[in-house]
Amino acid sequence: MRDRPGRGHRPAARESILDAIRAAEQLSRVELAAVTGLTEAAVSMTVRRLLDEGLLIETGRTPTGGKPRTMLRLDPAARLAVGVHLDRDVTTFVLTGQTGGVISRLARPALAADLADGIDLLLTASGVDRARCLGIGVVWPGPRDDVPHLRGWDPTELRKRLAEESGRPVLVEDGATAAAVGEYWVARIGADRPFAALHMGSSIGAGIVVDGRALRGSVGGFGHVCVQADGPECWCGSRGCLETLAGPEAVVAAARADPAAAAEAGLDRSVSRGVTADFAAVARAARAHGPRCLALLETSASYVAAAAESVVNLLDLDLLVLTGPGFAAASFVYGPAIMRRVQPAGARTWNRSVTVTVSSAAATASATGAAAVVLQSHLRRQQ
Amino acid sequence: MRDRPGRGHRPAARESILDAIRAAEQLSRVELAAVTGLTEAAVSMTVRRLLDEGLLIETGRTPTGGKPRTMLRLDPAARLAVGVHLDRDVTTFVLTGQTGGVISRLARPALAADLADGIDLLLTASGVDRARCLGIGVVWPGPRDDVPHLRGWDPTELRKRLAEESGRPVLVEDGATAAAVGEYWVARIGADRPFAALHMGSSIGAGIVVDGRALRGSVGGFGHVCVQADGPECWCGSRGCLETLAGPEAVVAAARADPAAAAEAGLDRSVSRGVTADFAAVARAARAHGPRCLALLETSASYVAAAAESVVNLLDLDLLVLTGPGFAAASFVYGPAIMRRVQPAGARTWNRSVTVTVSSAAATASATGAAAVVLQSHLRRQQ
DNA sequence: GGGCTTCGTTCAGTTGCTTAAGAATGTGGG
DNA sequence: CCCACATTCTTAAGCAACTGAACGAAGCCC
Repeated sequence: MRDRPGRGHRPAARESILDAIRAAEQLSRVELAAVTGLTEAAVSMTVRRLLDEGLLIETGRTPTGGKPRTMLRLDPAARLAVGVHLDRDVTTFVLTGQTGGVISRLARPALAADLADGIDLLLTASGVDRARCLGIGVVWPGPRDDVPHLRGWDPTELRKRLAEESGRPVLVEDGATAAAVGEYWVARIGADRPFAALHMGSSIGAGIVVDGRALRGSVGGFGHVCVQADGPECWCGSRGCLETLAGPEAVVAAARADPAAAAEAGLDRSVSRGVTADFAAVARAARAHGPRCLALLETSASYVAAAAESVVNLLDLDLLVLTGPGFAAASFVYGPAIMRRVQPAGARTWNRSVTVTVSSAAATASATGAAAVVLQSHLRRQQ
Repeated sequence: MRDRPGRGHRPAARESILDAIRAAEQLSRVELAAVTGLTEAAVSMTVRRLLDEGLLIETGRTPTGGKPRTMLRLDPAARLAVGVHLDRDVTTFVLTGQTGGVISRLARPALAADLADGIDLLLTASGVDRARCLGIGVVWPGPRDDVPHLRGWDPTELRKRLAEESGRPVLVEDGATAAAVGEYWVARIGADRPFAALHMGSSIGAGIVVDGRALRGSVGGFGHVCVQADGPECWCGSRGCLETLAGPEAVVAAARADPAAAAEAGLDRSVSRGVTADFAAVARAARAHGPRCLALLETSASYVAAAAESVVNLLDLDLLVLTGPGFAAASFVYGPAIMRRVQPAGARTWNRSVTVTVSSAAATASATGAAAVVLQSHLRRQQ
């Protein structure tokens, strides 16, 4: 009953074609037929409709033995999506085209008026056709993240309210899942195999994409993978959670508690600029050969690596993407640590070669990812 | 490109209807229309065809205000599947109908001739129409399980060879995944929500079903979830794996090493009857108030609970099913331990109420599950 | 220019479903 | 008993998506 055949006849060709072009960047009609399994006739018909609607554009021809292929691409400006990321001090808005590329960006103080207001400003400033905006993706901060004007709200409430205020569909997603969808959508990763995106912002999480669909994990689920069965108690009520032992908050707290590390990172004893910024300071210090900060990160990384290995083993993944500002700042520690732990066992025992990469736009992944979630939802009607 | 629209027009109605009836046991045509979202006309047409093919049977009528409904069920004998489970000393064959119910069972010494031979015997002895047998599901034992006549084979090889010998399609699945699919298919669990089936046979594993589809985990992935980041080295090359710390083999080894526990369980110092049997002996001893054996199980259970919590958190599950001979024998320890760990945090922090149940046919779950995998594959053509 | 190759389109036909109307099969009321 | 009435199921006509196969289009090579 999950995949009900829908009221009208759902034209699978449209979605197949759009998705295939998204994944390949550009394709000709015959290539589309080969890739999607449709006949050339069906592709021809559907493509014409998509061209008429302005979703696709013809772009050059590539020579062959006979008639050259006319290549097709998504028209980036045909459909737009907005992504919103709420941090403690600042709210970031991004406007992306249907290929996921960023068209414009806007940052405002966290408490500045309403979200709907910011979105309106972004759209106006960008001078785009507002009717083309498919919807708004919002990155839901973790339950512990300190976003004062959101405290006490739940995702459903935010979604309903923002949808009402902005008059557009709103999707709310956690940062890690959004980032994972972003990787799939924009960086064209994971079309052929499942993967996980590990995300470190003000907390740590993972988004898992299987067959191009995100598994709906709980907010911050990866942060509460157990890496120490009898470890210290976590705020969630359990013991030995990754977040407690190795999350950015834990790293920053440890750095503050250690005068030498705090000095290396230039952390003020009392004033915090937020977890994300403080963690970045620790990472910078480590990179500049601050031994205490480096040691703290190494410890954290060893736990993250253990949790990553759990996920890789559990779901038989062979691809991990590190993303989010935390990994953007400290991937030089976390990347190798994860690889060291994940690769040998994978190769030797499971005959699996695990790749660990860092996202190309790690620092802003979750906001652009939130926009990608909106784009994704318009392609895959089935849920 | 994953869900290509197929060569002909793929009739989604057939699959929706069969799956809806499977899940609900029996339904009338109007109910089917409501549940599947199809129109009554479409249901009528499709149902007639399914009746003609003998897949469905009409079974009684339930009164209403007007014309009574004629209820439809799957004809259990219309399609059959064989499940095969290879253990160290014995190979079990089960023949099930398309509802997953066991029609007949056969156990042979592990080394008795060929698998194809056993399947042939099973079908002959059952006196069923062999043409109705959709295929054979084989439970692939873990890489460490001691099945002598399979040593050095890989799943692909087994599949190809058995398909050739038996002349039927063969699907190979690991025990935990098979058991999970079996729960979904036979016990009608998880139609509305994702769940995990934890399986303990001669090793420990988990099958995860989301939207009625099994996530393809590696063989024994759950056994190599890390519950102790700096724990003892595992044969897989990693550290602190669940299986090393708490798997049945570890429990049995610990019982053997402890004279008091070995005495309680009646374990011979030198001769082993196989991990599964030895573990069952330990569980029996614990149930009969053998304190040392109980302590060993409690320790194991605390690790399993930690790993279970990781999975529950990671994938936001609210249902765990314990299955396999190991849990069948020792669920009185593992069930409460897992509940103690998983429920409080889930309820308090994630606003999620996690249910932990024991499978109704835990001891033989993987063999019947393997048959269910075959049935499942015939319903969901999409991979 | 005439093959040759490859790309894309057109057109008739099939199929799975829809909508709309009607047949079947029960209940309860005169 | 016969007739509304309710509800279930079937039949008939139509639409839209896709298939198959033949055909037009656009380049290269001789």
